[in-house]
Amino acid sequence: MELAMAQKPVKSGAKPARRTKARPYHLGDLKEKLIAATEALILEKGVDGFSLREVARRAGVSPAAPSHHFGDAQGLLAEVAYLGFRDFADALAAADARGKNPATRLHEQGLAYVGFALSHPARFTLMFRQRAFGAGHTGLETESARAFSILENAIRAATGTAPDEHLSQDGFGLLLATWSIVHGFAHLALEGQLDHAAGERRIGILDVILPLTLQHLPAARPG
Amino acid sequence: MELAMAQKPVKSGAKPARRTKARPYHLGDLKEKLIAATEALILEKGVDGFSLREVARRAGVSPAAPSHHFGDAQGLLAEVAYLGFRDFADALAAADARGKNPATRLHEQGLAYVGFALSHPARFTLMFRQRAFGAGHTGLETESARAFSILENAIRAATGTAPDEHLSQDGFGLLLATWSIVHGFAHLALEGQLDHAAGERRIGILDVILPLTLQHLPAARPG
DNA sequence: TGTACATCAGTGAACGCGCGTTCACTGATGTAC
DNA sequence: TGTACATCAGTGAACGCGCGTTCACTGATGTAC
Repeated sequence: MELAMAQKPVKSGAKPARRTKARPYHLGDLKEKLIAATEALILEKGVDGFSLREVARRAGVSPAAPSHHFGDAQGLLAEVAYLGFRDFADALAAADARGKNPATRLHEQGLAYVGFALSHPARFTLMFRQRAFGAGHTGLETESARAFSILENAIRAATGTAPDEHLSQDGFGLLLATWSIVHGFAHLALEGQLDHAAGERRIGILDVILPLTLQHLPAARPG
Repeated sequence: MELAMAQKPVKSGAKPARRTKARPYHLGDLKEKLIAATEALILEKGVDGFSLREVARRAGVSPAAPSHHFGDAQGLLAEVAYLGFRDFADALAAADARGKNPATRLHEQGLAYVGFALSHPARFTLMFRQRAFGAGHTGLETESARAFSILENAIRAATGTAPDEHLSQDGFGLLLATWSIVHGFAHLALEGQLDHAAGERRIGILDVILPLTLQHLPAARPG
């Protein structure tokens, strides 16, 4: 019964190319490659321009391959957002450590916040979109909460509020004002609203605007 | 030659429904309906959830109908963004007029800025996305420039800068700080980051945070 | 006031496209004995 | 050290879907005379 055998798809005329070392069957680092491809794609085309197939294509892999690492497309996006928040929180923590008193801690954090957004626009945009979307990725929630707590702690130090105390209305206002101003500046810059001011000047202007909010800090107390 | 006649698609068995007054062939207000459907759809599904076919479906019209009014899908989005900026600029102008001196003018504008964003989240998000995208809609550019100039004029009044003068570094900083803080607050609120604070309190907090920036205004001069 | 005709504003079928995901499969790797 | 076998990480074809746009068409409206 030749027919039965013919059901198996027949390779086209040419010999199948032999696998070379350069392109083994198991890649080992596919997970990292997919993450990198995702960031690159979002950088080029925006978050809406993302597609799982295009990412697979860029990683040189079949469209079904990513599912083994991330489940579905949403899983990949959540993972990228998680990694973003992890690095973001690290950057804020490092900046905070550079500050010598509450005012400079907040100033450094603000510079780091905007610096991160401008250096990693794809990540930054995706991070907040995923968080808003409520992706059920526990790491994402943990790391974004950590980022927020770094800001909150500096505000607590600035206002002399103990960890078990509620922030005063003014403290809460200060926290929100600081967050808003850096978040807004980052968005305006990423949206291209600030393009008339060149790169250097754009980030330099932060040294002017951050103090407008931060000069309202109560006298620094040992944090 | 019956065959030739049969090429014309044959209506299915039932009589074609007679057009009623309630559903005339020419709608007259289809343009407005499409715009309203677009805003409703974006409100529900986000800007990415928009599709021309779904909008047509909601307006009760065939997928080809919108092309007669807006050209293509992008044309419809640009138009909605344009209308958004027009209303936005109007709201800022009205707020500005309510202010009695530069400080209160800016305060009122800030409240109006965030108020608009929270009352029309779909429009607000789309507006800035379209502007960033650089949609070639002249009305959009005109109206967004008008909105910006309302803010700029109040800053000029606050800093005593004549229309033909360049803003000082401090004036530019003040402008950017004000814009950033309201833009950032609006984004945080729309992204759901402020959900722990209820609606009333959310907008009330603006009365706390705006002064953090605005108290730095030089003494008000007759504007 | 009527009529011919151009233009406007719809229809609905069809197009080709890229998408996410599923499926049966197989090569590569790791592990137990 | 070898070998059997389970599991891991890929392939590539196929699925059904919704999309934006095009097309030939036609009913409704407006205008010139």
